[in-house]
Amino acid sequence: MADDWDLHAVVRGCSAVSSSATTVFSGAVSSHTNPMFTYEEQSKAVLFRDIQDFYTPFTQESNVSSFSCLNYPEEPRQRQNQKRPLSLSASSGSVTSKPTGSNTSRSKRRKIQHKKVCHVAAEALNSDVWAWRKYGQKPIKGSPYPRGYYRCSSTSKGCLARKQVERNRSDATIFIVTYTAEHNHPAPTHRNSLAGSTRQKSSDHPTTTIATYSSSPVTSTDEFVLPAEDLAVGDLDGDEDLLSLSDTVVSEDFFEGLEEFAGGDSFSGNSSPASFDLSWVVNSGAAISGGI
DNA sequence: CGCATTTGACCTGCGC
DNA sequence: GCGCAGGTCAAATGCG
Repeated sequence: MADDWDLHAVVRGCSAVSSSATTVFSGAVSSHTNPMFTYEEQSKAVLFRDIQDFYTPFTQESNVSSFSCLNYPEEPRQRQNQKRPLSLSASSGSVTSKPTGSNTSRSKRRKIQHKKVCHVAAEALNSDVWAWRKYGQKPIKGSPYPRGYYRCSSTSKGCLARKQVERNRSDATIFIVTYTAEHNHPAPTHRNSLAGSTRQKSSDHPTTTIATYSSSPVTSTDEFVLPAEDLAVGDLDGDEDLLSLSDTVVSEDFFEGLEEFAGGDSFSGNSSPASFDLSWVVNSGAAISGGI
């Protein structure tokens, strides 16, 4: 599985459709004239799509929306009475008596949420660099699967980032992850330790116990993604810049390496992982190699 | 013992 | 105004 693959080929496929299509491979495969475009190659391109998804801030537009994640300025039902900006207390959990004011803040906050919806495979659910803490779960009408509610583990520092995870009701292997608000702090540098603190009590809990690829082959043909951790950055300083897929979990190094890989020019605004611009890779002619 | 998860209750927004 | 659905809280529980 060490077949090299050319990012150009993948990216061309992406580029050809990214301006209008929302699914990289629906265009890359169905419209691409090259019948040798293997599923594995498709998966790798989706990988990059989702890397960008994971690391693109909610406020960033265009590039993201042309991939799989969708940014919603607000919920359809949350379209009126946007009364005030976010101003939740640093720790909502510190509210002890459920005062009305607290709940009002909550509801108002909910109204103005910017949401970003991603479809991810089960394997990728634990792939983002942030540490999440579950604070609720609700059955959702019309879906056989409950929705889990998670907030950033750094809530005590005032981070309002949240995410919701629920299974795709039509394809249980796919999870719909909705990110709300942004982290107001850098990503944890040692994700493994944070992830290790996440315990799982329910087999239905979606954010832990990541199956390995070898034991959990991908069968879906439309929404498979790889966790960002499985991207290793290597050989960054030679003429032949390479990104490679690896079994090694290198999430804490991933973005740092990408930044180096891109020469620091491809990041819009700051060094946040969320601002990684895949277009640099697209335009740079860099090769991508590796395998799952 | 500290911390994460579970889970029932509560609150709010929205549609009717 | 009422009921429903979604989102959050917080006490209880359990794991490491």
